[in-house]
Parts: sequence; C-alpha cells; structure tokens
Amino acid sequence: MARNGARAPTTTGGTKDEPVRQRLLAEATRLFAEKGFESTSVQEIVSAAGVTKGAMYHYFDSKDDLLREIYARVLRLQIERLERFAGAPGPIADRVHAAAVDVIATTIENLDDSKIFFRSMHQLAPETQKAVRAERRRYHERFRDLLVEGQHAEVFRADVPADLVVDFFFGSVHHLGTWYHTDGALSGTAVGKHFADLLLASLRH
Amino acid sequence: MARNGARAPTTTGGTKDEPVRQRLLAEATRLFAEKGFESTSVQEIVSAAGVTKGAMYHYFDSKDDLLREIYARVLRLQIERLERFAGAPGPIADRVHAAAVDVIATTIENLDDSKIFFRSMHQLAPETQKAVRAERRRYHERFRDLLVEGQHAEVFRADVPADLVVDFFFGSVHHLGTWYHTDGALSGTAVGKHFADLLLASLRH
Amino acid sequence: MARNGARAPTTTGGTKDEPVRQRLLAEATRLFAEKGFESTSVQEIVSAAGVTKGAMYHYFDSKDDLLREIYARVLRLQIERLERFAGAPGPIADRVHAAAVDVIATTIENLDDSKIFFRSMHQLAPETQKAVRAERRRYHERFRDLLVEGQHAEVFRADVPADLVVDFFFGSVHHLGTWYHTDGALSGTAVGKHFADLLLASLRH
Amino acid sequence: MARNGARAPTTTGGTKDEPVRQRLLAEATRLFAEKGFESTSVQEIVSAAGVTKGAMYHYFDSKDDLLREIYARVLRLQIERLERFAGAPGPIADRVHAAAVDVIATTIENLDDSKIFFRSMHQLAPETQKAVRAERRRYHERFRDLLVEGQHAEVFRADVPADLVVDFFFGSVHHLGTWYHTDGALSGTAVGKHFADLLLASLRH
DNA sequence: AATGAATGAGCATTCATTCAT
DNA sequence: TATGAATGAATGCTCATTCAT
Repeated sequence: MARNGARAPTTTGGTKDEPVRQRLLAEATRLFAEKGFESTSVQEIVSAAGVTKGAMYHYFDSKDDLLREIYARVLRLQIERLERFAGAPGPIADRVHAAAVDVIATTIENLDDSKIFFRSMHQLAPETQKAVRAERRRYHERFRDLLVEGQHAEVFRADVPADLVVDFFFGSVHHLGTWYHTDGALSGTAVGKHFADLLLASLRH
Repeated sequence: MARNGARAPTTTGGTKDEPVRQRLLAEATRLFAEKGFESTSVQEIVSAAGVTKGAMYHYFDSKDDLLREIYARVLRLQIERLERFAGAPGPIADRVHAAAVDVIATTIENLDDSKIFFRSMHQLAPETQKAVRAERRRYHERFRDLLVEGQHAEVFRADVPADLVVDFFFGSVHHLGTWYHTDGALSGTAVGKHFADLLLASLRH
Repeated sequence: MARNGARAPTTTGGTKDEPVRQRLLAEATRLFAEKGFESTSVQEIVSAAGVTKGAMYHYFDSKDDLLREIYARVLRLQIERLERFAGAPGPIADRVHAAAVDVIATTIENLDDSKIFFRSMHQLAPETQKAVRAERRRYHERFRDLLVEGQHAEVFRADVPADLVVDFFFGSVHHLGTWYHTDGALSGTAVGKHFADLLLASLRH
Repeated sequence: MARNGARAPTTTGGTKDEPVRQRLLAEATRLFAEKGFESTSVQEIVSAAGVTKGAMYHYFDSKDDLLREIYARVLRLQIERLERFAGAPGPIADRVHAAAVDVIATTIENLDDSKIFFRSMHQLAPETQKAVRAERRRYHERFRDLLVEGQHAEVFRADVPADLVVDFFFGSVHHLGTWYHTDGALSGTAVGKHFADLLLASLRH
C-alpha cells in the first residue's frame, strides 16, 4: 500500500511499466478521495509520489488531466465488467442479480474511485464532463436494457419505468462511499447480495 | 460578535427583516451547488448577493460558516418533516410510504441543498463534520426505527438488516441531485411515489 | 527620484492622490525600461514600490494592465502636447519646427516611457495592442496633416509622401531611447533643435 | 562542444549541409520577431524546426546563444554591405545615397532580424550585449566617417554633428520594422530612395 | 451595519536546462 | 547525433481574512 521508494526492475517483462505515472495516479486517487480534488494541491500529490512537479507535468497536462485519467480508468473497468455479466447465459433475473452483486463488490474494492466520481465531477472541464456523463449514461443504459428485457419477459414488474429503477439502484451503489467502511462487519459481496436481493424483490410482480 | 445562535423569531412572519443574511445564504447555496464550495470565491457570493465582503463577514464568521449554516438548515428541515410523518397515526407501511414520498419530494424541492450535502461535506472543519454526520445519523436512525417497527410487526421482511435498507434507500434519495432535472417529465412527488413503491415492494415477505 | 517611504499628507488638497497606485506605476515604468516587461517580475515591482502583491492586484487587474496604463499615460501626454503646438498661430514651418523640438524634448524627459513603448508593444493583449496602435496612428496622422498643410502651401516639397516623412522622422524620435544618455553633452532641447533642423531642411524645395 | 566558431565553408554552395542548425536559426528568428524573445519557449522553437530539445542543445549552448547567433549574422551582413558601398568609387554624395538605399532595402528584406535587434538587445548577457553594441558602433562610425568626408569636402553642411545625423538616420532605418508591411504599396528600394533623398536633402547647405 | 484597501500564504503552471542512454 | 524523462526555481495570480474608518 505504501509506495516503493526503489522501483523493482520489471521481472515479468510483461507490461513495460511506467512507475512514475502509475504512482502519481495512485496517490492522486487516494488524496482526491480523502480531501477532495480542490483541496489537494499538486505539491501534495507529487510529494506523496516521491517525484517533482516537473515530472508530473511531463506525464499529465494538468491537475485536471490527472482527474480525467482517474475517471477514464473507472469507467473502463465498470463497463467491461457489466458487459461480461450482462452477456452471460442464464435467466434474466439471475444475470441482473449477478451484475448487481458485482457492481457493488467492485465499487467497494475501488471505493476511492467511487468517492471521487460524483464529488469531483463538476471540476472537470465542461467538455470532459460531458464525455464522462455520456459514458456513464451508456453504462446505465446497458443496465436498463437488462431490466427492460426482464419486463418484456414478464419476469419484472413493468409499472415502474426501467430508467427510474436504474437511478434508484445506482443511487444506492454510488453512495456506498459515504457510509461503507472496510472495517465494517459486512464484506463487499455481502452488501452486494443484500442490495441485489432488495433490487430483485422490488421488481417482483 | 457575528453569529447569534438564537435570533429573534420573525415577528412579522415575512422574510424581509434580514434580507442581507438570507440573500447571502441563498446565493451561496446556489453557487456551491453549481460550482462547488472550493471553486466558489467569497467575492462571487457577495457580488451575487449585491453586498461587499465586509457585510458578509459581519453576518458570518467565515466561508466555512456559510456552509455550516446551509447544512444546519437542511438537517433542521428534514428531521422536522420526518418526525411529522413518522409520528402520524396509521399502519406502519403507510407511514413509511408517506415519509419516503415526502423526503424525495422535499429533496427535489431543495435540490441545491442536496447537491451540496455530500459533495462538500469534507470541506467542513473536522468537528463540524462530525456534528453534521451525527445529526445525519440521528435522522437515519429515526427512519430505521420505522423499518424495525415494521419488521417486528412482521409487515416487512427481517432477513435484511434495517440499517442496510436505510443506506439502500437513502443512497437513491441523495443521488437525485445527479440526475433529476426540473424540466424532466416527472414531478418530485411522482418520483417519490415510484421510489416509495420500490422500497415497500423490496420489503415485502 | 527615490520613493518616499512615508507618504506626505496631501497638502495641496488638489488631486486626491493614490500614492500606492502611483508608486507602482512609477516603479513598473522604471523596471520595464531597464529590464524589459517579460524579465521584470511582479515581485520585483511590488518590492520596489514597498507594497505586497495583493495591493498591486487590488489596483491593477494584471501585470499587463500595468503596462496598458503606462501606454495610456504616454499617449495622453504626447497627443495633448502635439495638439497645442499644431494649433498654435504662426507660419506652418515654424509650427512644425516647434512641434518637432517639443516631441523630442518630451521624449527625452520621459525616456523610460519611450524605451518601453516599442520594445514591449507585442506583450499587450491583441485588442489592447490594436487600441494603442490606433491611438498612435491618430497621433501620426495629426503630424502628417501638418506636413500636408505645408505641402499645399508649397512651403514643403511634395515629391515625398507626407506619411513617409512621418515614419522617417518618428523613427528618429522613437530611437532616442537606444542612444541618448542624460549624461551626454546635448540637452533634450538641443537634440530637438538639430533634429528639427534636419527635418525642415529635408523638406525644402 | 557545441559551437564551432569557424565552420567549414559550404563547399556545395547550397544550404543543405547543416539543415538542422539553419532551421533552428530560421524558426527562432521568425518566432522572436513575432512574439519576442522571452515569450518564445525553446519548445516552440524546436517544434517549429521539427526537432527535439536535445538536438537544439547539441548545436547551441543555450537559448541566449541562439539570439547571439542571430545578432552576429545581422551585423556581419550589414557591415559587409556598407563596406562595399562606402569603398566604391564615385562622388561622396552618390556613395552615401547608395549606401542609404541599400541599408534600407536590406533591412526590409530581413525585417524579422530588424524587429528582434532593438526589442531584444536587453536580453543578451551583459558582456554579449556590450560586444553587440560595440559592433553596432563600429558600423555607425563607418557611416559617420562617410558623412564627415562629405562635410570636409563641403558637400554636406557641417553645422550638425555627423554623429547626430547618424542617429537621426538610423533611427528611421531601425524603425522600419514597426510600420513597414510587405503587402504595402512601396518596395524596399522605393522606401530606400525616398529616405535617402530626405537624408541627402537634409545635409545640403 | 458596512466599506474597501491591504495582507500573506498558497496555488497551478512554465521553462531553460541537464543527463543517462 | 539525438532522445525524452526529470529537475527546481521562478512566475503570475487568487483568495479568505483583517482592520481602520
């Protein structure tokens, strides 16, 4: 969890790793989640990463660029996982349940990312913000399509608009960061199962 | 010198007796919701309110103090309303449903407050933050007690911890600010009814 | 020449003087002339003026604004003086000669302003630059009109375009800053007389 | 390591044997003239020249070194041309006229060099600046000697110090960069003829 | 109750230059 | 001959806050 003062030589030879860039992203994520984007200075980030400002500006265009990269990483991960669960074989109710459990477990595993996401969205440049929102919407739409599939199959009730159910459920997901603590009694998967149960129950006829 | 904890009740019943203070709070709320606490300068707030900095520092101790007042106002309002619904006569399911509809309608009516709440909590001084969290917890606990009452009455399922249901539902509530737009098709009460329906459905045996 | 550490109370009561603002302009002029606009830091200016950066930014929008004020002051002075000489009674040759002597003497009296003028013009924001150039052009046109008047009166030769004569003469004027030194043998007026003689001689039939 | 004071003469007669170095100088000249020395970054220069910083630092010791080379090139060219015209056979008045026309035409042909010359002189290291000024003085003195020759021959008036006439005339020359535009009606030689006429006329008895 | 000049610490960013490769 | 990662010092500017009036 602490950063490596000395970068180990790449023994795997797999990813030609860029330790400085990665370290900067990791420390920025941690600090943005802890203190907020605006309250974190570039100096704090580079000090935490053990490099100088010049190095940071060599890899990133700006402090905003750092934030943008964090968003891109989160979205990439979540969309990829959802695709996997949504496209799996099996009854629709099972797929929704599994996807719901997974998104919660993943969110809890990357809770710093989640804390940053909604708290700092308004700090992005308008066009970047638009891009992020569009990507987020695509994600939500993918989940909504699953719900609609269940409604058409008459497995889920259809008297609540699927879009609204998505906002209902993802509100719960996105707020995990404000109350969940790793030292709590419940694991991420446990929370995921409970929430998924509640979601599925709320959709019964 | 600045903040009177207790202010004389508005005898006229109007809102014109302290227009500067109110205007400052209103503009600060609007700007904090729009651009974030850190990105809003004191100068912007006082310009928007049509006064000078000196005037602001006469009524408030600091920029943080403005934020604290906003939080206090939000919490005061929400707790008061919940008490009213929780303590009303009638079956538990009806009371929970009514309280749920109301909290959503009220949140949508004061969407700026809601946007600020979670986005800016970390900007408060640690002790203030603690106080706000405690107050928030009291609010959640009051709602949880309603759910527990329903579980004891065997009206609600008991296999999901009531605390978790509270986090589940209020996650949805608190995220209204990220997607709800006044120009949308659904009124606040309409959204409230749908969300309350989902909540009640998820609690059925 | 050195700045007054203690600002004397305004005994004249005439101009409600702003010593800080004036001191900033004076020191900025001196430093810009000495080291150039880009090579002079805001810190150097405010240190020389004995105030803090905040004070400077209270009176000026930016470092550029300081430069703009210097330009405005120079142009105001020069246009005003030219108008006086151009509009005086007397033969055209005498008026041109007197105006020429005066512009040189005035330029030498404010040599720092002159050094800054052409050396730093390109640092102004494009629109400000345009405005300054337009004002400068008005000034040159006023002088040209005098020359044309002399040509029409057949006092000056007409086989050289008056515009070109203006550029010819003002080139000499504007370059005073690159070679004239106060410790030299010639006074500003002496140089002025010689240059005015050359100008008038060059215009003879 | 970097700068060879003496480079092998271009045996091919082309300009392709050291394209990187030449391209760097050309782009630097263009950019310094356009935006000023201080406002042009090394990165901009190397990008414009299509090379990297390392390449630039291979050919030049520093950014200042680039500027010094530009000055050296200008002075070399102008002194060489003046020598040619001054040493030609013919009456003194004709030689002065021809030299004057040529310096103006040459200046206009290399207007960027001229723009840089006076605007950026103060950015040179003091000793370099001194060297450039000395070279410039030698150039002016060569021209002054021509004027003195004319005065001794009683072709030119002697009641104006020749040095002052040099400053008068070269002021006009050096300011060409502030008003002359290639798209104007007058060619460089045309301007040169007019200015030379004015100079000669101003020197008549 | 209110002004506005002034502070001073802090911020994001730039940039010429170096150096291992 | 050339790269590009990294430095470190400096820069213009912002801003919450104070205080004499």
